[in-house]
Amino acid sequence: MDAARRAKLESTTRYDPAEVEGRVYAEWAERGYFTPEPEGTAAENYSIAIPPPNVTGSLHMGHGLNNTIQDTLVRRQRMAGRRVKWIIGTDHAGIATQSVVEKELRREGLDRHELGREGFVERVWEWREQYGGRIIEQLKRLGASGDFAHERFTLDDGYVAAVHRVFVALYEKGLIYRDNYMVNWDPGSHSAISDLEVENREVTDTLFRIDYPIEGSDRVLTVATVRPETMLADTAVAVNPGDERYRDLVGRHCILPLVGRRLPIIADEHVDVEFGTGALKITPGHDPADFEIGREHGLEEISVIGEDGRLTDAAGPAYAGLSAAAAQERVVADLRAAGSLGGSEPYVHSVPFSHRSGQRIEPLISLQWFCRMDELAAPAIEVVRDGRIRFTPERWGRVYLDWMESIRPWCVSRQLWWGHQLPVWYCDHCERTIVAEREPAGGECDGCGGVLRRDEDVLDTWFSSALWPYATLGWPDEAPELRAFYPTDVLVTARDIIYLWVARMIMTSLEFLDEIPFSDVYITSVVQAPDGRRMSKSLGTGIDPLELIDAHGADALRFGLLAMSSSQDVRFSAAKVQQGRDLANKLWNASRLILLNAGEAAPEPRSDAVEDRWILSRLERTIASVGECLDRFDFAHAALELYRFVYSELCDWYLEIVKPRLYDGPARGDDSAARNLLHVLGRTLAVAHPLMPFVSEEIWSYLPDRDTQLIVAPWPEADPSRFDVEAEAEVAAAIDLTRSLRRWRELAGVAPAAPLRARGGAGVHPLVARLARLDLAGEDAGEAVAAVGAIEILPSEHLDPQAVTARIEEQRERLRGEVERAEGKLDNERFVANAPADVVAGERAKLARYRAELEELG
RNA sequence: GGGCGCGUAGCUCAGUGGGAGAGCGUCCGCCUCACACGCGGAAGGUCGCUGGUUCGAAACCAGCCGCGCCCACCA
Repeated sequence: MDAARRAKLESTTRYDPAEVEGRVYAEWAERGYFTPEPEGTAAENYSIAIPPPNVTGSLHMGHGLNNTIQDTLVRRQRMAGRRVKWIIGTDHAGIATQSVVEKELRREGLDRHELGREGFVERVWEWREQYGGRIIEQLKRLGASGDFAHERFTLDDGYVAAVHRVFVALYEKGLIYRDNYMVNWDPGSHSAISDLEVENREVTDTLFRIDYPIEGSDRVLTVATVRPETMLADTAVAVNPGDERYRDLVGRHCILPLVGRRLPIIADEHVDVEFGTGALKITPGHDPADFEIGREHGLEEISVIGEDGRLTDAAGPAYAGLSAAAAQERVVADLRAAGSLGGSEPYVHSVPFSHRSGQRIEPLISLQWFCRMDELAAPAIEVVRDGRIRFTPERWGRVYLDWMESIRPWCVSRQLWWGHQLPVWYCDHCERTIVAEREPAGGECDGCGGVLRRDEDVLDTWFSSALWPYATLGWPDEAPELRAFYPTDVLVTARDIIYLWVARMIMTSLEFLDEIPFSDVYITSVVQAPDGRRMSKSLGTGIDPLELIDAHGADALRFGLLAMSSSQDVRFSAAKVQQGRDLANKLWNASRLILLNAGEAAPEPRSDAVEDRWILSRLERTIASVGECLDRFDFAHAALELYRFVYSELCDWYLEIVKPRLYDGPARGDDSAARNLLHVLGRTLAVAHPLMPFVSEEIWSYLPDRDTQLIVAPWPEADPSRFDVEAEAEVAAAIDLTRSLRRWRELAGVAPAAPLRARGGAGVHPLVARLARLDLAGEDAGEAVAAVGAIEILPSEHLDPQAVTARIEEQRERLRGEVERAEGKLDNERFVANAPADVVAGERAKLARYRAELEELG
């Protein structure tokens, strides 16, 4: 260590992440540690594909946790000597991005239609150039060691080719088709959306009762509905086939009020006898349930609400052009006037809303592209059932299977401009549909030579995300990256996209590469606000990870998030982040102590004293334990194990114990403590590195004898030959006794600095004598006033006699309780007969010990 | 309606069949020559409730109460 470095170490009494992080990160990146050569096989290499954040995104706490976990896994494997690729990139995020740019246009007083499709898409690309890289830069501040040199985007040229390949193949297989079908129409984004993009919310609506006169009778059939305006599109009334009240009516007709249409009265199992009057108006054009009933019975499908949310001409001149809400008012008024309104009442039920725009879904029939899923799902179910893909925590595997087993067709077309435009062309002349990876030559129909028109729609964003782990590696080309890194190892993601994304990656990978895309799926906790609400910008409950990095450093945030993580949702805890900051600082200062006193010593494990064997044993056990925790994705325990080892074992005990040896070493020509400390420090930094990369790398740079930077230094494998049961027992006993003495001293009113006169014969461990500040006296030093374990406390001016008496009585009380408890247990014949022998023996030993101690107290 | 998860110290959470734990907070004492982002010590819990299984339950089973999430076409 040169003089300048030494001076810096001496003067820096607090670890300063802001000074370290940028410098260290730049060095890692420059040296190319993040970018592996595409060599070797996927089995020997290690890879993770990042869940691509939206280009519009900025780093939130969920990203923070998720990417910290991925980086921890990746760094650990890199140190373990594997060629590691963490695939980095962003998602074009159809609706989200389109609306951001549309909002920007609106501020300029523009509309996307004024720019036209091409102009608009160009504008979005410009926006992406300018702002789209934000989240990537933020990931770097976290310390993410991903392959940023090969950043991908779901609209890259190569990626587009992959999407087209998949679309065409699925079309040719008959899985992708075009159909008029009931879809979730989102009036907000002006597009159809998939079932998974709607969320149900509780809403209070009004439930209206409407009387439908029965043809050829003076009876009426009363139906109940929350959407009276859709009655204009009714094409039947249904009752339950088992419903006695209406059995005679099935097959007859009723007359639709206001319209006068004859509606057949049909019988269908779906109708609930209990609800309302037991008669259900059927509107196949505007209700998903009615749509299915309608298709089963071959009913006419009438649409009275258009894609603009307004009533169409089919609704009749009185209503055409009205908004749905206005139409409802008008219809209700008209029904009332006609005497057909039976009544109304408030009614709470759940209603679909668009996840994206937040608007209420308008179910309507529309011509869209769909993908049939059951055939793709079958093998994807199999690989999770047979354990080839494992979910952690396990229960998410069952959630996945439940959904997959009842999977429904997926509406893949979206009426947007930003995204993968469908590779579909129509010839209006000969009415052919051409589905092809590339536009047919000259844009002409090869049948009739007519001019082709490309389908305007784009694909659901999740369609392209479904190819993420392999399209990013060059598929469908036989790219070397694909051979080296596919399949990937782990997917780290959030539970809310198990259906939207995870399931679909598994399905497409099995279909197109005949391989699982990853073998483990780790589902992260959802990080909630400290008060248990969702963290969200709009609620004002969000906490910005970058601010925490600014304040406490990336290592602190990483440690905090890992320590918080769990198999269930967690509330964000600023205290855990501080714990991480404290740990970084502790490591820094322990290292200063060691490095500034190590002289010329080189690291070497030493067993000169029992405490050396003890710390080496504890170190190796910690290494083993942290490794096992990481193997089973138990990041919280990995973090807390590290914390516990550094704080209590290394700093509180070992450093305090060896300080004299360390300080006096040079004078005595004995650098064994320094050597051992350097060894322990080196290995500690190595296990800490995947969790806290910056502080560990920075301290590492001060260590003597290192060949490489820590990021690529060997991962420490636990060495069981260092496990030392005797040393652990001996030092543990010394620690226990020291603690008892400190407690005794405190309660007996002896000042911390005052020596405690005591006697223990030959049995007093030198560690105890020093750590408990004992003033050891000989056998003839007089009558003891108390005993702590094997140590006799002797009278001295520092003792407060009253406190001593109270303390002794307290001790006696405690021992009596213990004896009583043990006796009670051992007096129970069934315990002695049934409990395992070692448990019983242990209980007997304890009883004997407590009795002896009580005896000594008198 | 179905499913999943959770209820442990003031707070946030570990613990899943043999004597209730951590961090933070609180209280007491220390600026002890690595660190006050520190050191030593202490107080604090009918482990949601009721039954059951067991020699033994915070843990396993059943029921109940409370909270959260996911799925679902009772209009």
